[in-house]
Amino acid sequence: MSTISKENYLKTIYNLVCDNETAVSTSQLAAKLEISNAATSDMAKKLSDQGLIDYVKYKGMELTEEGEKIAIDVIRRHRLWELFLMKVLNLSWGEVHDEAENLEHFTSNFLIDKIEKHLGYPKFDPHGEPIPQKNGEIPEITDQISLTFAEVGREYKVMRVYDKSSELIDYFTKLGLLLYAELVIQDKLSFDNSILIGVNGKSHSLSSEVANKIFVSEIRN
Amino acid sequence: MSTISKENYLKTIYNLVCDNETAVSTSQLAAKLEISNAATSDMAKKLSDQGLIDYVKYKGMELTEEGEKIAIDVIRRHRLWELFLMKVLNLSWGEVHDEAENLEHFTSNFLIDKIEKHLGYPKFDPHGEPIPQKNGEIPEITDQISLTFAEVGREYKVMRVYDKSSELIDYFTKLGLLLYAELVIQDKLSFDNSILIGVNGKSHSLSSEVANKIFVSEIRN
DNA sequence: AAAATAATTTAAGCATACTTAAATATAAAG
DNA sequence: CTTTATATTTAAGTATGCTTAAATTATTTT
Repeated sequence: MSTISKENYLKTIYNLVCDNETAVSTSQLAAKLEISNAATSDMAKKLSDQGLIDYVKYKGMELTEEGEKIAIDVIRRHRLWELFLMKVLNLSWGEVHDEAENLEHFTSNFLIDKIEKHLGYPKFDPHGEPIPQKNGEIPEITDQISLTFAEVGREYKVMRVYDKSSELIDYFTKLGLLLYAELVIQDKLSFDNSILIGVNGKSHSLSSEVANKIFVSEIRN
Repeated sequence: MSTISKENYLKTIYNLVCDNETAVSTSQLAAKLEISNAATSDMAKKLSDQGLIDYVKYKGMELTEEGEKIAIDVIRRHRLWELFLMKVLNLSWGEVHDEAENLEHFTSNFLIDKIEKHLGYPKFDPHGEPIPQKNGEIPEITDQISLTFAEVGREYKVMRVYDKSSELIDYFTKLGLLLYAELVIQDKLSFDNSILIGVNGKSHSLSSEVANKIFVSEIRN
């Protein structure tokens, strides 16, 4: 039986494994979910018993095929809702994540298919994240580099923003750094690895931490 | 703290009080919610402690002002979702109720206001039920009579269908008895109180139990 | 009005999903 | 390679919301 709580665990493990490229520790998971280590440890046993994760005590956990299927399905629902809320109900970039976080657990496959159809079977959500298809396939992300590695003088297009906190999203919105926004790299300071970019005729300085969250693809004229 | 479960209790009490026009017994509530009497009795105590219902042991319960406020808010969310799902996502009349039943508990006021705005501040849902406004006011239902009391030879318009089971709704859909559908009373059989109606050039016989679920207003030519 | 029946509540127990505190395993430091 | 520190798990306890079975209250029947 897959409850809200379990769906959130699986989704979070999925994301952490992607970041890590290795097994996830209970404490890592606990930190992300903002619950105690004990709770995570407890749940790991249950998820393992149900065959949704591979879990080795004191080592860490990874999703099984079945667990990954559920995780991807939750992510599919989340990202479709995000896009839907923005496109149809005009929610802002910063508002969609929290709403989708709730709705993702209470949307039947039937309804999510209707939403997908209404949106014209989109491949990417408002943050540039790929939307898993009904069959579990995940659209490929190609030609994207972190803004940190962009080169001075060249032009790029924002393809993905790897952060869900509405704080950062609101900041990017202010700068005009929306999805598919075009920018030029004006300068890179080796001093602190900050980057000077031009967007809509204005210049902004981004710290390397912030630049790391933005993925772009080069525009070749 | 208002959980999903409590929201459902309050909503159901609200509807039962309307039907009853008197206090609701724990067993009545248990039957509607399809849980044990014991569970209902247990919850009644908690809701009473929280000031959401007035509850007299062995007698029954009624909503307090605060409890009614929550109930009306849940109903508002439910009915707005129903209309939204039908209008925007083309779900059928029989499909919207079950989906809305889930979504009603996980929709922020912010989002529900957006939905309301998108629909143009509607007053009635797809079943003809009034949609509570943001301030708690409930649009008036005027000039409606049960189909049982309609008179032979006169024409009526369907204004409200008082049943949420998709079984009956699907049946009405087949007959063309949608919201605002026009019909004429062809005959009334005193034998079993059934009614013969004409819709879209076809005749159908409705039992009095079924006719009781349909509310109409007369069309005066 | 007393006995029988029905409705309702209380009691005990279970599953989920947390918590804090104690115990145990792993990793790091000397 | 032992000691210390850190990470992780287990144990015990809590809250919610259900269950069945027993006890209690209310309502009928006679």
